[in-house]
Amino acid sequence: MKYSQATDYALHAMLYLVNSDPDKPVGVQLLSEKLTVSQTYLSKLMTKLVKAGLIHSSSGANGGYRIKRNQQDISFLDIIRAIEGTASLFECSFNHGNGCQIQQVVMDAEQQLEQYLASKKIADLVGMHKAE
Amino acid sequence: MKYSQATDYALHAMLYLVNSDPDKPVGVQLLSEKLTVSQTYLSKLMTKLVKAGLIHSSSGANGGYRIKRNQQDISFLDIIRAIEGTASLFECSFNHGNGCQIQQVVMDAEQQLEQYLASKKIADLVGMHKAE
DNA sequence: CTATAATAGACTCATAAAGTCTTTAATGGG
DNA sequence: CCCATTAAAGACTTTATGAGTCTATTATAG
Repeated sequence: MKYSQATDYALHAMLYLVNSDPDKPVGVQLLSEKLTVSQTYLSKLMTKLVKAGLIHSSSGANGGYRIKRNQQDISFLDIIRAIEGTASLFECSFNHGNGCQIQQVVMDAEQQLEQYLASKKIADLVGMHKAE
Repeated sequence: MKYSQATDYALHAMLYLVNSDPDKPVGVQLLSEKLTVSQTYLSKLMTKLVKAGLIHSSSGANGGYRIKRNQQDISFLDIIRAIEGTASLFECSFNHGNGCQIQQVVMDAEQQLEQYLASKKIADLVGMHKAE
């Protein structure tokens, strides 16, 4: 059970954007160099972040990605969900619809996990991937 | 990000064993009927639980699986780890060895999750999969 | 001995993640 | 208005892993 590689890229990309000048959009070309990943692949991940409403994109010359204004509201959970989706950690194959106690326990655990990840904001991390 | 189907089977199998007469081993044949899964597949999962030290197995006639004596010590985490392994939830592709703050956050979250799952004992669930 | 039951290993199949290639759409600057 | 730049979209390939089967081997109670 593991978060995908894509989530790793997305978290680092977001951190880079947070530490960048909010008025200068960062293109996928620069980002892909920083993260050592191909442009085409990374751009697909960035599009997911845009659709999740975490960042803003602009096409054309001098275009790129900018973080949304409410930086302090962007949590780890937001980013992880944007990439991983919202499927739950555990689905009991039996007791369909009925309350499976096993499922209940694991879902409670998941809720704790998500609560923690929601409390951690990407903007709280400093000094990493600082844009020069 | 999801726990495997195998973990689902294993949790239910363990619950069944907990609710069974500790002196009567339960064979994989009966278990596979209860869980509607093939014998050969389930037996591989059971072997993992044996190797993890959670249950005891005996071959031959009247053989099968029995829960270990320390029922109250068997947690959800024990079972999940026996099947899923102990690989961590997140591995930063960058900052190898050094302290990646992103990884730190996610690993802290994981530790919370595991602490919760370790506090939940399979023997605390009653009434499900009760052996008749 | 023999029927029963767990263990082991090689194998297949399906699905999802990871990544590439190409085309299309949007947009700022000259 | 044109063009260089940049994001978005979609089809495609590759690879890894989960899920599951089949067959053979080992252990053991009666």
